[in-house]
Amino acid sequence: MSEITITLPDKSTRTYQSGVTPLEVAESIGSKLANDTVAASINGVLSDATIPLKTDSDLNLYTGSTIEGHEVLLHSTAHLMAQAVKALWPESQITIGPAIKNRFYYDFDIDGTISNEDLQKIENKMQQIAKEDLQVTRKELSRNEAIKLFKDRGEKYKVEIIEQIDKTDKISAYTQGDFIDLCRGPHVPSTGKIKHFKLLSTSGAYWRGDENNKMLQRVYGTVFSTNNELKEYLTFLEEAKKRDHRKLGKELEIYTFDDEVGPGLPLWLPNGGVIIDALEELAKESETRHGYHRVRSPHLSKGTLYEKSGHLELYKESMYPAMDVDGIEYYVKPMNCPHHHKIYAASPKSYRDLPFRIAEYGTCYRYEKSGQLFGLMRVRSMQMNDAHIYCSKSDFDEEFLDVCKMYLEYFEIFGIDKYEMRLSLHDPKDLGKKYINEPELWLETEESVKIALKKGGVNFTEIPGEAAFYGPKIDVQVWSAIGKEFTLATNQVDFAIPKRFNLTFTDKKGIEQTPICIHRAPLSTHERFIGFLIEHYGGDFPLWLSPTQAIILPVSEKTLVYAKSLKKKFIAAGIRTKLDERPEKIGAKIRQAEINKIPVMVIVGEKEAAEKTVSVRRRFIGDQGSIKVAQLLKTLNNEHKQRSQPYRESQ
RNA sequence: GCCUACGUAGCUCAGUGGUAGAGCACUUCCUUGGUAAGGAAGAGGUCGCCGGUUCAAUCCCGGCCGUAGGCUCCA
Repeated sequence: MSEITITLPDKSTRTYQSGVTPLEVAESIGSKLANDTVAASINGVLSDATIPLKTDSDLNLYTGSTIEGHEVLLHSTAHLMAQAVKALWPESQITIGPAIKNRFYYDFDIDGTISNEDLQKIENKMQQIAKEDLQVTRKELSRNEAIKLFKDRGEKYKVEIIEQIDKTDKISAYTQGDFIDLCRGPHVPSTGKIKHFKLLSTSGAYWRGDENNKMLQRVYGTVFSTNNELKEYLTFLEEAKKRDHRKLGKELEIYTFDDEVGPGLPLWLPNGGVIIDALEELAKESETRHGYHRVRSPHLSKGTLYEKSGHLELYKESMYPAMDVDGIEYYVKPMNCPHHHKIYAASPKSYRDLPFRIAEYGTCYRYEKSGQLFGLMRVRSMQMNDAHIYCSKSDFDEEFLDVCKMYLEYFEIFGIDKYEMRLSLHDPKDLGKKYINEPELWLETEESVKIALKKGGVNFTEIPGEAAFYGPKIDVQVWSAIGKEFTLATNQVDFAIPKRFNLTFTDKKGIEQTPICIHRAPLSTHERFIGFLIEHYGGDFPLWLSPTQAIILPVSEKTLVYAKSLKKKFIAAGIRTKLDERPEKIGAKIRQAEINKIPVMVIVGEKEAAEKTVSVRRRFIGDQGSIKVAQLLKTLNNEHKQRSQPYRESQ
């Protein structure tokens, strides 16, 4: 047998007999490595660790702790779970079971449902199969062999998948014990590699994600290469729940829902009202600086307005049904643009009036499907930080970039750094269906958006097929504490609707032109943005957003008079201040203030009352000692005005 | 909208086929305490709503409403 040279990632080389497997290479390096190896890459191609190496190769061994190895581990655990489910429910059908971020799932077509108690049963079965340490072997099949194999096994979903696989693609199956699954791989060498896993939840999921198809049973689970990593992940999930805006929003009395009002219709409590005011103040300041006019429009409109805009045709089922007023159909507005177009149209425009920028915290109503509702993040009534910019083509780049700049200004103020900017483009296949049928305008607009973004140095990823029906859009994606993805801010280019509304301006040469419209909502809606902020700050708002900025805590009732005079003084100075008058010990008052996440505690005992000072305790910082009242007020006023970031536990 | 689970005091949650309990919060009283819980008493619930089974339902069954985890959708 010939010898081959294996080059490892550190560029060191080793010589082996031809036919050696990556797993054997790992073994020759160390038994610990061999034990932890779940997959390999051979000349850059991710492969099973059991594939024999025939020629000189670059080899990278992946343990379950690497990104690639973890994904393989997740995927193999999905197979293990499917094997367990087949063992427990022989009549069930397997469908698909991929790895997703830190988790895997598998969808089953099964009589009845899988309950939470069943999860334990499945998990036990999985432990048993893992202990058997079954070899996992790959086999490549022809199309016909594959179809026959899965037909014989009665797996009709698998047959359906194979029939749709590209004819030129290789088909492979993985076997472990009596379980065979159609799979591209790679997989762990044997089931014994899978040790530290947990099944997390069950749910329904449509076959192929199509709501017209059968509802399958989905089981989610996770796996890690060490028990510690698994525990860390489970702890992380627990911690995330503590930051959930639904939990914090209730505890901090920011908003509530009431059955009699209706689902998805949030009621803002006084604390939420304070946050809304602060955000609107910020928006007003910044929009004024960027040359916006503020407008107001009603919550209702005749249906003909939405016929003209095209919304009624495309979104009727997610609008509240029409109400009959004097025999005419009216709708509550699902968005502000048509009203704003009418504001533009209220007077003739010349190029001198452009760019015409109008902004409104407009209240919109959308009949979101009941299963969609999610705390404040997905609601049926919302106040959007909306604005529409009408400009000429030649102004477009500058205007578009100015909007992007505004996003970034805001993100800096809020310390938002974990987000993804997505440029959503149209799919030419859907022209005339999902999208307005203007192929050339689409290409032209998308190109100018890309150029503007590149010019402005804005990083983005392109997503085909996700555009708005009237033009491309930039979305800012963020994630909730429990990992749900949301579009926080959006910025859309509209080259079509102004035409439908006959919006025009007279250019320098006296010719009538149609303006381009930019829709933008950098602060999203109050609902979604505040939901996001609650989680982003973990309930610890910066001073300028904090519903209660300072609380006066008298050490005993002996200093209550001084405390009351301070409260008046603080409020007069514009600080949102409360006073804890309960006949409690100072420790208890401090504890309550900490639980309420109040950033500034002003502690006054007899010493402070005599010296006309205050003792300051700041959240996450602690006791700051006594200072003059005027000095504290000055500090707080500055901090408020500058919209400083909050102190964090890490600081 | 679909699948599954859940719904008991303001909050977090026990509990039972014979009309309900804890802790925290709240009110009052005692305590006047110096940087994360002082003590006592009191008040507070048509057990989500409607119907059925039963001598009797908060508990069992059905429907509805709401919430949660997903799926699908998101101008």
